[in-house]
Amino acid sequence: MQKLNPETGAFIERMGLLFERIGTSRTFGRLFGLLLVADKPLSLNEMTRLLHVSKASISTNARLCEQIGLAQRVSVPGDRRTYYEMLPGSFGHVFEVRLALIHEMVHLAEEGLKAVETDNALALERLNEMHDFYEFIGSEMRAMLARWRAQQGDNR
Amino acid sequence: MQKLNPETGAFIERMGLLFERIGTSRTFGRLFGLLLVADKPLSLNEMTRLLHVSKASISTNARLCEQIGLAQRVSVPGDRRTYYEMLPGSFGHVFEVRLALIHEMVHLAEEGLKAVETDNALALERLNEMHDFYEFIGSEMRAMLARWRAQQGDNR
DNA sequence: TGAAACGTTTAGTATGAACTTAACGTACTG
DNA sequence: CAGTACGTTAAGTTCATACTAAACGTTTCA
Repeated sequence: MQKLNPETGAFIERMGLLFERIGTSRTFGRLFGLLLVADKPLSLNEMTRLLHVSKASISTNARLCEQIGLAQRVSVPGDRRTYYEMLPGSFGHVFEVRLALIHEMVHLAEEGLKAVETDNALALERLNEMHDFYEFIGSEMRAMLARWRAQQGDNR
Repeated sequence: MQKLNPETGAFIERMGLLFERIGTSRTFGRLFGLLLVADKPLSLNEMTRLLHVSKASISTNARLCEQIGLAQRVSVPGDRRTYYEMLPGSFGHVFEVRLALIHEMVHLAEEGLKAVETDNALALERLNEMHDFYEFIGSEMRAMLARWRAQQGDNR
């Protein structure tokens, strides 16, 4: 991993753009992409060099990756540097963040049902649709994730 | 809908914050929330008054709602104003936007598999996980949405 | 025909997020 | 003990996004 080939560089940029659209920073997405295609754990300086981003930004985003559970730190005896490595199951983690939002939607619909005037039939109908939709989607997604994980577990 | 009661106002604010987290603007979320709890189609001026947002911003965001398929315009004979009303099935539409992202993830994983060096076993493994995960999730989510819609259709 | 109402467009502004630079603390090394 | 490497923190800057204000074109009505 001395240098990225152009195709890999393009992949990383697209990861940046895509992650930006789902609410993270572009740099975070690029970093995640880099860790994804790395052939070994990477140090901050390596990531800085490969992504052309300041060390401070890499440090912040790498720690963020770790906190969310997308990557782990790797240490080497006799080496002061900290290496980062992507964890398996990261995509499930990313997905869980969305699940939490779905759950908030359910909750918010309930708040809405309490808030509107009782004679506002239109609003009640829409809020009920909102509630039922996100409850349905949420529970189905949770089950889906569990199925995926069970299946992954079997393949090891 | 002369004035919003405090609870409804709070609901709308929470919608704004939640939508902000899923990538839209806060005002867009608030507007969607307002249309959700409205007891009748609302004109631009009404929305401006209720949300304390400039007419220009309302105009832009309302049109955006319409384009995405979350709301429709309503016209009244002998009235030059344009009214907006939330459409049923909006939540499914919002959900479809996420589905498109999932599909892009699958595509991007394929790009990644072509990009990395063939001897980079770690990357290949991760990219395969990414591909399989999003393909699984994507097809399941599509099926889930279809089930929801079929069930909704039955209830009319 | 002049004024008012309505929605849109445009130009300017403000705000916040995320980056870089630089300083810092610590720990290792010659 | 001086010098260097490393990661983090803090201050300052940049940039994009989304807002407001104002002007505009159109339509309606007195």
